[in-house]
Amino acid sequence: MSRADDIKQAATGLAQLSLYLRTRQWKAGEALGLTPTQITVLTLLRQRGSNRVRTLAKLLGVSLATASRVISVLERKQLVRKSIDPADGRATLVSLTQAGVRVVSSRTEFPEALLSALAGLSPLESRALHTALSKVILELQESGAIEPQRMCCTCRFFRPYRHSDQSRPHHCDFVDAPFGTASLRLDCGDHQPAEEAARKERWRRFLAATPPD
Amino acid sequence: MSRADDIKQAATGLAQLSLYLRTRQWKAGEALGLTPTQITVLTLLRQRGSNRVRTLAKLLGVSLATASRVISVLERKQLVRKSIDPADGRATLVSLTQAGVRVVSSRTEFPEALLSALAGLSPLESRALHTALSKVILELQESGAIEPQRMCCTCRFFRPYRHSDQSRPHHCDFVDAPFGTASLRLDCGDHQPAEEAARKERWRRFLAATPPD
DNA sequence: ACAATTGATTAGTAGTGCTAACTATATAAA
DNA sequence: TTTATATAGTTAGCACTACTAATCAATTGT
Repeated sequence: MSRADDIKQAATGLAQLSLYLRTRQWKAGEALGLTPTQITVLTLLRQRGSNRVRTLAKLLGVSLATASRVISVLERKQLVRKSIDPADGRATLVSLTQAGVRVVSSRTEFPEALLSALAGLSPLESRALHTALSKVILELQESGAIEPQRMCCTCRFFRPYRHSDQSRPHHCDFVDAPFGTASLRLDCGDHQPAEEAARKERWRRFLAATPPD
Repeated sequence: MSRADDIKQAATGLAQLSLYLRTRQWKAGEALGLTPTQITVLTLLRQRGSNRVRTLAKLLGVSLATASRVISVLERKQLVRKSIDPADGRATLVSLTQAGVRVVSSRTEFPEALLSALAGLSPLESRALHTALSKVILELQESGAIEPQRMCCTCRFFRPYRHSDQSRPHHCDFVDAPFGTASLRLDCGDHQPAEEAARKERWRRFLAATPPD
């Protein structure tokens, strides 16, 4: 009925899924003797390579002290390795060991049940979900609520609505190819942040446009 | 591009939001001296009234032992009260105290940043998000991945696509009124589970139909 | 009536959050 | 160039959350 009510329903849904994903991570980690936080660190390292403790703390959304401890535990388990950052003697670079790579590769990133539930959506619906989530995450990022993610919308290679082809309106300068709204990545390995002004501009344009479907 | 890729993007988005919601709950609880799990228990009790320890454990997605401990902590903080279930002498009913009601009422259920990000979506988009989340949650429920939620789709009062009015095709026998897909609740206080067969039937019909917009 | 089941609690262990106190660079200012 | 200040990370102490296993009490089935 009311708009506010509709928004609250969506938030409720997100909260329910959030709870599910968290408990799922516990079950998944059980066999490996890993907690959700540990799994998240390993996953981040696989996706992003070596990182400073501070960076990981921000991505995890925890204090530096907590991240430091989690990493110590992982180091004890021989899943990560620490080294001094050559660029700054104070900083520590964390990276996966062979065993760490093996562990993180052995598990599927998302629970099977979630993937098959998502697969149950029509292509139109999953695209709509994807778009809506992208916009929400983008807003949260711009308002400073979450750390900048490596999504297309904030990437310097991203050129939104560059082509007239309705099915593939965007362009990625990195792979130099047009692509559709459905293929917008939320976490791209080739991401390079665009500068403030350009990002704002693209963000505005992206948010304003309703994706053609 | 590929369908599987599209699904993975959506899952990535959900995971990012899940992390955000979790860390948000930590910050929110800090002022009150409450952890995310404690907050969740209090919220569940407000939404659903007295509940057994076991029920809360299932809704939280943790073991009975963990739930028992969390409730003990809340009892020590005088936010909940325990009593013996008259229907079964072994069972414990947990309910909010006055102080508990006060605490849970004092905080907004969802972070402001999330609500305003959701408000940034167009009505069409937020409806699409809501629908997609409903379907995903419904699938997860039916596959046994999550505890049954109190959503319209599984309620005995729910009559999907009963009316020809495109904007309000469904009917709720409880309030005896037609309503639209945008108003489908994911957690309704008046929910009463429908019996197996009827639920399956409605579920099938709901999943098959693409919402009119 | 006795065994099996079920609801809940407790104890033990590992790990996660936090803040505060600390060490060790690195950068800026006097 | 010597302080001063900021930044990166660690450690310790506290409360709490996960888990399993062991226990107790009430209930149900045969």
